This record gives sequence, C-alpha cells and structure tokens, in this order.
Amino acid sequence: MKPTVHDIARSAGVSLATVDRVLNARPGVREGTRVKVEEAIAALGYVRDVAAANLAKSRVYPFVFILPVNENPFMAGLRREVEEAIARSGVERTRIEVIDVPALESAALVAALDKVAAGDAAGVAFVAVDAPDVREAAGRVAAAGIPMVTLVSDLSQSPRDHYAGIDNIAAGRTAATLMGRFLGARQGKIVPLAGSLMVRDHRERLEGFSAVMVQDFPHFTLLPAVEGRDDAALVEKLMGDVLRQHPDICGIYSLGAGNSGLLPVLEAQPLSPAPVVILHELTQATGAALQNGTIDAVLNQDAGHEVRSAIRVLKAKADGLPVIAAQERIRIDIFLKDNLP
Amino acid sequence: MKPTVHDIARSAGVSLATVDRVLNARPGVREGTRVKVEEAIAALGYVRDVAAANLAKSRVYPFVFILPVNENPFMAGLRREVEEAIARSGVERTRIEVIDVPALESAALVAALDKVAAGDAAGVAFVAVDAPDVREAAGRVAAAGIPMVTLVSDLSQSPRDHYAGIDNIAAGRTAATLMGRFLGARQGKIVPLAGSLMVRDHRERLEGFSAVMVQDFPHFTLLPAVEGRDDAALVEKLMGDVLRQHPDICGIYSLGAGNSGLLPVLEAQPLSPAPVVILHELTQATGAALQNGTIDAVLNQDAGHEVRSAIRVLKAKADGLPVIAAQERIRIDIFLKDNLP
DNA sequence: TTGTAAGCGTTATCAG
DNA sequence: CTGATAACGCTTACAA
Repeated sequence: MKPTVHDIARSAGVSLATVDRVLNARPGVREGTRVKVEEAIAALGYVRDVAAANLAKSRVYPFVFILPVNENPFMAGLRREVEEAIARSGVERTRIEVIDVPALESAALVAALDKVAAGDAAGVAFVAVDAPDVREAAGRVAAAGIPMVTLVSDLSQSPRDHYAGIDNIAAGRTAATLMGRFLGARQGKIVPLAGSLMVRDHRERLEGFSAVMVQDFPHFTLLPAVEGRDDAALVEKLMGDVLRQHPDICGIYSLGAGNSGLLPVLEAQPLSPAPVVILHELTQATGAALQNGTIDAVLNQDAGHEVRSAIRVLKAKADGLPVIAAQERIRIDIFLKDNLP
Repeated sequence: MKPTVHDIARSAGVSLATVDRVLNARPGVREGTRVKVEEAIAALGYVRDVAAANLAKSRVYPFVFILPVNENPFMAGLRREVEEAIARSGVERTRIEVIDVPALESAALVAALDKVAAGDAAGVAFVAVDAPDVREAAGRVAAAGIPMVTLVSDLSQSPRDHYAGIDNIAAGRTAATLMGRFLGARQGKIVPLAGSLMVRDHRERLEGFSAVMVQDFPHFTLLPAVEGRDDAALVEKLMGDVLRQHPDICGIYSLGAGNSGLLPVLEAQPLSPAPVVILHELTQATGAALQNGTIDAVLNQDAGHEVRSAIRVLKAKADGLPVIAAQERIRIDIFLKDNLP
C-alpha cells in the first residue's frame, strides 16, 4: 500500500495538519519538527496523490491562452483546438481564458502578458512575437511566478518554461532535402514563398531551407523569397508574376500560410514540367492537392498536440511535477499522398 | 459551480445512495425513482468527477501487457516503454503485469489471452499474431467484458477495442514513393528485406510498397523479398549475396528489424553508385547511418506513444469514457538526416 | 427499495 | 507553533 499523510503523521508522531504544512512548505513549523516529518516522508517513500489534493482544494487551473487574431487556416485550427480544450475544461479541471491580440503586434501581446502577470492565472500559453519588449513582458510574468509556455512560435532568450512547437530550422532543412532529392538531376530555379520574414518561424524555415540548398544542392538557383503576407489574393498575383518571369522554376517551397493563393496558380499548370512543390500545413485543400499530384509533400505541425501538450506542461509546472519529455516533443509531420490520415 | 451528486439527490428528492445506484446502473431502484433521478441528471447537466470516484473506490486499473520475447531493438524499446509506464503506476493508478510469450507463436499468445479472460484485469494490450486461434481467444476476452487493444501489430476481424500502431500498408506505400522519387531517373533493381512474411506488419508493408512500385514506378525491377528473420548474421549473409548477384541494385527497403545485419553490408560500400536505402525503426545505429549518408530515410513508430496511448484507451474503455481520436492515432514518423530528434 | 454514515487522501479552518 | 475536525465529490457497507 502506498503511504499516505496519515502514515507519515503517525510515523513522525505529529498531526495531519503539521504534515501538510511541511509538504506544502507552509510557515509555522519548528525546524526540529520539520526535519522529523521530512525524514518520515523520505523513509516511507511518500508521494502525494495529486487527484486527492486537487479534490480537497477543489482545484481548477486557471490558464490563459493568448492567440493572434488571424484568418489563416492554421491559426483557425489552433483556435479550434483551444476551444475543444475549453469544452473539456470540466473533466480536466481547467478554466481557460482566451485573450485575442492583433497578429504580429508586440504592443498588444505585451499588454496581454502584463495583464496575466498582474492576475491570478496558474499558467499562460502564447504565440510569441520575437521582440525585445515581449521578452521583457515575459520576464515580468516569470517574476510573478506564473508558468509560461510559448506556442507555435518561440521567444528566444526568454524565461519561458517550455516551447510547444516544432523546430522550424529543422523543418526548413527537411523541406530542402526533400526538394533536392525529388528534383534529382533536374535543373532550374527554386523559389521560397513566405508570409513575412518578420515572423520568427518563417525566417527560421527559410534559413534552414537555404542552408541545405546551398550546401547540398548548389546547382540550383535559389530566388529571393516572395513575401505574400499570407494573403491569398496577393500571393496569387505575386506568384503568377514570378512564374511568368522565371519559366525555368523547378521548385516551390511555401513555408507560410499562403497556400490558398498558391494552389490556384499551380492548378493553372503554368510550368512544364511541373515544379516540385513542398508546403506547410495540412488542410482539406492541401491534402487534396497532395492526392491529385499538384503538390509533392506537406510538412505539418499538429495544433491539437500543441494545445494539449501546452496544457499538460502548464499543469505539471503549476504543480511542480516533471513532464515526460518525449511525449511533449512536437514532431514535424511529413505527409506524402500515401500517408494522409 | 458544477453540479454534484448532492445536487441531483436534492433535486430528485432522493438520497445519495440512490443517485449512485442510478449512475452506476446498479439494481435495486424502482423504475419511477430511476426516471426521476435520470431527469435530474439531465436537467442539471451532471458529469461525474472521475478523479473523485477513483479516490473513493481506491481504484487501480489492473492491466496486462502481453509482449513477445524478442531481441530486436524495437521490441526492446517497446518493453522499456512498458517498464517506464510501470514506474509511473503509482501516479497513474495502474498496476501493469507483463506476460512474456515466445515471439510469433500463437499457442502461447492464446494461453496468455485465456489467462487474462479468466482473471480480473481491467484491460489487456498485446502484440497480435494474426491467426485464427488468436482471433478466437480474443473473442473470449471480449466475452469476458475485458477491454482489449492490439499493440504494434493488429488482429484482423477481431473484437479488439482499439489498435495502437501504425498503418503498415500506408508505411510501405510511403517508403515506395520516397524510394521512387529519390531514385528519379536512375534505373535498376530494388530489393525488399523483410523479417518474415508470416508476420502481418511485414506482409502489409511489403504489400503497400509493391503496389506503389508497380503502379507509379514500373521501370524498376522489384526483386523478391529477402527474408532475414531479423537475424543480423543471416541478414548480413543473405544481403551480401544478393548485392553481389545483382550489382545493378539501386534501392533497398528494409521493412523489418534486420538493420543490424544490413548496415555493415552497406558500409562495406558494395555498390556504386550507392543504392537508395529506406528502412524502419529509428535507433542509435540507424540514426547515425542517416547522419553519415549511408541510408536515406527512416520510417518510425514511436513505441512510447503506442504504450501511453494503449493505457489511455484502456482506461477510457474501462470507464466507458470516450477517447480523443486524433490524440490516439499513431503516426508514421519520417526521418531524414535533417529532422532527427 | 431506499437511506445513513463512514471513508478514500488531501487541504483548510479553527481552536488551543 | 500544533492539533482536531470538517470539508472535497464520490462509493459502499450496513440499516431501515
């Protein structure tokens, strides 16, 4: 039988209340008593029953998710996953507040973080904008002792406890290797399509992609990245222009959320032979494009995993418990037409 | 505030015990009372607090894992993950018994399943051997009302509640597409290396691989599969022979656990140009081979995920609770040198 | 058929 | 500083 507080109380010759004080590092225990209790705890190998503790405390974990207001399918999916988590709140003993902030604006994010720092949240998850003022605000959250995880996009040199997202440099490198290998002996130009290079994840993907391209596949010409601001109409126009201007393009890497603008351009079959196309985020549309051969591979991050992982980690941090590291690593999913879910 | 049993008791004008009887479908409640209580439950939107219920019951979930005794690295890893789950037993309220059975022998597996059917386990997970007698034994486990999940290898037309493993046909297809695309304009023969085609997952991988090869890349000659019984020495010999015999081999797909025999053969550099090599299971050795370019891609299933998923699903089934389907889908991980963990 | 009361392992509120 | 004692939401003897 697992030892309980009663067992340590008896073994240490004190009352339940004192054991509880020691366990929770509350004041009002004489040094000597504390030591006695701690010895009993160690001797019996006691581990607290979190479920019982939560029951007694009627504990709920008040978490805050700060999400950018952004129409792209990925962010919409992320939001949906947060909503599903909210629907499970009863069972999971969470209370999740969503704070909307304009995308890419650090000021709004800073304000939201400061609100969190001043509040009573047990943890906060946010899609970071990698800017100095955000870093400072994160410092204030950490100073308030509030567990903090970055979601999808990380904040460098910050005191966040955890990052629930993929390694974007590795994603870019992976895309480049696939691209180079798929192209084989073909020759021509390769064009990356980004949303905005102001965003850290886009920048990192491009960085990884370019590095591998230059090093392993130097015979291709890497064009400067097209910045389509993840705006379908703009992407459609820009990419149409680029493809007309460079009829020898043999590869396209769409590393942002501009797919809804890119796919129509591709389906118009502007180039022959068709370029190798690799893009990010699996959606209805990109899955269909994989199926019909318009595109060649999709890299994906699972928003559901990211949200559930963020919640698990925040809970663990709030309780001072360890996490299963392998379980919380967010993988870069690679989809070909053959392994669609 | 979430409604509790007290609330429904008061609202229905009955006692706690009666509410509990209705909630747990226990006998000894008059029809009329039952209806009253059920109405109150529906009206208040009551959902049971599983943690509190488990506390009151001092519940532990006695689970059985039936694992093949098998020296290959994947099975060793699976076993390690089960052991880690056992280490977490205290926190997760599980008690996990491992039954060892000789690999690939259905008789031993049947005996183990029958032992489970006769016992008091709250659930069982096992690596299936796809044979009629196993199917029948699974039927007896199901008849005993014991939740059952297959692990890594599925049992067709069986009453298992869930399969915690990858889609092996899709894995084979994915390998074929990668192989064909990586080879590009090259010509030659492709040889699959299996453990044993008596095993369902190996057979399915080969099936998926062959189908795509024939359909999408018909200009390659697909040699018959080498069956190396996942035995390093045997694999080394057989593959050495095959490569000498067919110097025009341009692709190798190792779909079983024979990698420790295959890698030395490859490192001896028998062919020029080097063949495209795709294999299953990420280990120290295969990861290193990816890094140094000996092989081109690794398909992997995460044993840790499979074990944790099996436990989550068994718990849910034991409690009659729903599972988050997306969370329990085991993905085919694709690793290139760029996205190693 | 129904109700009362104790208890699961922890925390919280009082007195002492 | 310390200790009874009553919760938390649910289950379960045991009575009625």
